[in-house]
Amino acid sequence: MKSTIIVNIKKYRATGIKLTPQRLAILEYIDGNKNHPSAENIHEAVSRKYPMMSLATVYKTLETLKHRGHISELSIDPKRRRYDPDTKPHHHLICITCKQIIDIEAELSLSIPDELKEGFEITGNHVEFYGICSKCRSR
Amino acid sequence: MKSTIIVNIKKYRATGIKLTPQRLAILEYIDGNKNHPSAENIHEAVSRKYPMMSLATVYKTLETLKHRGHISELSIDPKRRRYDPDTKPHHHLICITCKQIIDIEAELSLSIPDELKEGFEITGNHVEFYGICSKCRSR
DNA sequence: GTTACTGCAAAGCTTTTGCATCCCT
DNA sequence: AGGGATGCAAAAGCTTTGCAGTAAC
Repeated sequence: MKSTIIVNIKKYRATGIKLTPQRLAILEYIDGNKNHPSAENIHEAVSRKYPMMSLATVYKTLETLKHRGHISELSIDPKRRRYDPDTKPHHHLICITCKQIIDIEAELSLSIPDELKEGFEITGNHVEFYGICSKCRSR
Repeated sequence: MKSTIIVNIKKYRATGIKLTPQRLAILEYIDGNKNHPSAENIHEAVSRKYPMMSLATVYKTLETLKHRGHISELSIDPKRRRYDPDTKPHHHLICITCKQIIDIEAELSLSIPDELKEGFEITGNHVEFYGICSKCRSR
């Protein structure tokens, strides 16, 4: 266990940001997290270990990590921003009933007909698939 | 011109909602609008003609229209909700520099490999293409 | 020793709500 | 006439900001 922590500190040091206990707790929580948590989710979870953790610090840290490209911000939820530690291009599958969001790691080669490109130089894409999960369907 | 207004009132009456001057002004403004306006945008625009228009009324009307399926809500902009009078499935092309949003009306046949579907029944999808528009590129 | 992060509180935005009044249908 | 829409103001989120104190480098 101790060695895991050491490995992680090394990894987190590689982000280049100044490491504080608060930031380590945030990095530890979001690392590999597949729940697309909001700032409030992160604050709530991390507060259990570090009760002093302030929500403002969470927001400021997320902003820093986003600018350095270590996390990405999702505009999937109209009510609040969600964050994703996976910065590789990927897509999302959303249950329209329970709102859960699942990663889709498949490569989808998408292209727009030239005549619709309006002179844009396309740099990326993101697909949201909508559907009903099996749990919601069985109700 | 007068006949156009009559035609439009007929069309708007078909929405089934109770028509008030405020609602007509909102419907007229968003009808065919390609700017994906926010509630504030709509309020600002409509206020020029109807200074009494309240922002709360705009929100309530948009909520009503959304529930009846006459407009759709976009989660593209993390700062505020935007609305789209086009409820047919379509996609969006977003300039990462100036943030303008353009409709892409093309049919894109997208599918997820079964093994990644997690038991979901897929009902729809929405693609965001990112790029740089020609105006931004020439700077 | 500097630089910059933290926590708090306040402020800023967007969106929602309660309620009395008013107006479509 | 009745039900629902309007406008106002207040409240309720979510997110940002300023600042004094403190910790990482």
